[in-house]
Amino acid sequence: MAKAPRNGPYICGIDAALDVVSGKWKGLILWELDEHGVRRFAELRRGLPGVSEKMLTQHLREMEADGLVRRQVYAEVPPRVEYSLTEHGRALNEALAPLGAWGVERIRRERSDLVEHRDAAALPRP
Amino acid sequence: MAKAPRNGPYICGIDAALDVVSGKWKGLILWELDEHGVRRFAELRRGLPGVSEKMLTQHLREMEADGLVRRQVYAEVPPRVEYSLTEHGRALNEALAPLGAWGVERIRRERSDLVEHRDAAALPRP
DNA sequence: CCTCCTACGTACCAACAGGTAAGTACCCCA
DNA sequence: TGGGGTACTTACCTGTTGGTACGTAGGAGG
Repeated sequence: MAKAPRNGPYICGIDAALDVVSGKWKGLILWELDEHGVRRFAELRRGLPGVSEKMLTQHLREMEADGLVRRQVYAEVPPRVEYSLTEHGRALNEALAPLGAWGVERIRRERSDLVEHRDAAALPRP
Repeated sequence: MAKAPRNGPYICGIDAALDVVSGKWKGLILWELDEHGVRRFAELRRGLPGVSEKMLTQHLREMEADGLVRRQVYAEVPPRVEYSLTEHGRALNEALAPLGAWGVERIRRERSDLVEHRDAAALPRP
């Protein structure tokens, strides 16, 4: 068997959810798939600048095992595989939305701190 | 210098938020501090069964650097340090709430899957 | 004929996260 | 005099994560 319940018994729901999205690219994969609905392997790879093919497959397989991603294989001559979110994957994405909003706020804070410290009154950002 | 903007420039808000909560105990620390308001080091350690002192200090320092946790040191004879959440830490916790709910759902699903697989033909499907 | 495209699988390796154990300096209690 | 409690720090070791590079099979295009 692979590994049915991923890690040890979870202490709380945050644990269980973070376990599923921890991984360098999982958040981005979720976002890509939610944005575009259906994506092929190479499309995802181009959408995540810097990802290695190995990690992309690995993460996609884990997310499939976790029931977040649906994998549709077409037995065609240039191989074609389409990935999309399952119902649970979409629910997870919705649950991640407020976290994303918090993150955007954090980025904004961080950047204004940088601006304050580096070149105080120099450049206006669009 | 330590490391001002933790990792590379974030691609989206999810990235920035996950960066801040990734770490084996950060979610639990957030939860503990939110539950109790103010906690001392040893109280936190007792509240997170299995955490090592090293990781607890390390995580607390990182969360302090990230502006999530306030660290109040009292110059007393048995040293006393009190930790609490900042405004941003509390906001993060609120943003984590739906994720926690999703996680609880996932745990529930996983457990009922286990039951289904273990004693398969026992219970009728609704 | 040679190369690139598809979507991977595999082997090897470096970096890092996290655990263990010990030390620190001071005080209280028995 | 010894043990325990406070809040750490430091050194060392291991397991996991992720990156690099290469192999695969068939077809299309130059």
